[in-house]
Amino acid sequence: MGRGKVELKRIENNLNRQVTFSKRRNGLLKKAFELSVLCDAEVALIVFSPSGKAYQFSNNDIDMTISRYRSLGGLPDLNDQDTRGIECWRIEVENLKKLAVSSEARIKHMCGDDLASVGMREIKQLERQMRTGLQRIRAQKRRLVTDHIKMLKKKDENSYLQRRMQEACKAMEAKNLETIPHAPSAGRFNLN
Amino acid sequence: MGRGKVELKRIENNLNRQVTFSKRRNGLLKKAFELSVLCDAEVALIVFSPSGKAYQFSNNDIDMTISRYRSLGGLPDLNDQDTRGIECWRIEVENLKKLAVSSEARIKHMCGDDLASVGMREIKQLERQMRTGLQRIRAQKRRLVTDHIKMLKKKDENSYLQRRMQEACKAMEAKNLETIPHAPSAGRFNLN
DNA sequence: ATCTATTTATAACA
DNA sequence: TTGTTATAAATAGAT
Repeated sequence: MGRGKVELKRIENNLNRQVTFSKRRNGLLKKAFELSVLCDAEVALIVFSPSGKAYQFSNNDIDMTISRYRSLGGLPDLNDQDTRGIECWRIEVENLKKLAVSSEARIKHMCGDDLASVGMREIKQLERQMRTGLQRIRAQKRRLVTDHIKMLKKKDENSYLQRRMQEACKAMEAKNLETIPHAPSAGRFNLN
Repeated sequence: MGRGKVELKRIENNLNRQVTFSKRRNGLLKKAFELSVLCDAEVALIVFSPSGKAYQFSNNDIDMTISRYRSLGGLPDLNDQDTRGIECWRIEVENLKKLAVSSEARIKHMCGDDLASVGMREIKQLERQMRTGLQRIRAQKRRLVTDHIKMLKKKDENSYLQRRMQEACKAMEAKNLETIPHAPSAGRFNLN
């Protein structure tokens, strides 16, 4: 691609080779990235220029991808234990991811989204689940409301009692005003 | 490049994604090869398909290229690098587990379970979600039922047509029985 | 897998 | 290195 066709052999002109390296390296990295995104693939790419400079792309952790490749190829440069441990974790991550995907799908379905792929049997089951779920949720809501009202009543009662008590206090104070003042006045009398 | 521009995100259609993976993987491997030849570069490329199949290109020994990369990365010691990789995974596992727990809780709540810890505001929100979800699910169910009925009608129509045709055939045969037998008798006459 | 209309990548040039 | 442009290559969608 370009002004002229180029044959597949080492470019002898030094400058041209460098320019071509730079451009094609970018192109290759871009395409590796695109593949990883478009197709959900795991890609690891390492390039060394002839002058020894390194370039790299990987969508996941490159070491992880390399060990995954090694574990398949049977070329573990890590000790066996590590490799097995890593492989084991990779599997756990994969399982968790799958679980996450299916949970998300379930939630979406329950919210009424993405139902196109759901068959009759499943949708009936889904409807039943939703019905009972909704019933229970409403029951719980009623319970909460009832509790709330009870609490309010209790509060009300309390404030009623408090009022009664305040009234009682006032009454007592009033009584005190009737009976006690004589003594202090005597006191005042004493002071003057 | 192609009949239509494609946006950089995971291709959702499963078949398309597989086809595109196959094509672009080939393209990527080819370009990696061309770069290595044209520019005398050292290239190592590993690709895992989403289904877990591995593809690889390297002009030199891939393990050599990888160790060269590792040594440049300043982590020639496996120990340190492994530790980081493992730490990274541990974090990913933790996050995924958290996600799984919250998704599970959400689903349980929607099924009406474990509602004790849910407050009034949340339960109202939950009820609203469930109501709309159920509405949508019922709408989709009606759609499915309607489609099914349409299909049955079409089938019925077909079998009606078939019956009509069978009747027509029988009618013709009956007519043949009325008209043809005279000819064979004439033939028999000739043969005798 | 094969075919093309298009989109992309890039060789040559500036 | 960076940008432009004519052209080669890659590939998306259809078959």
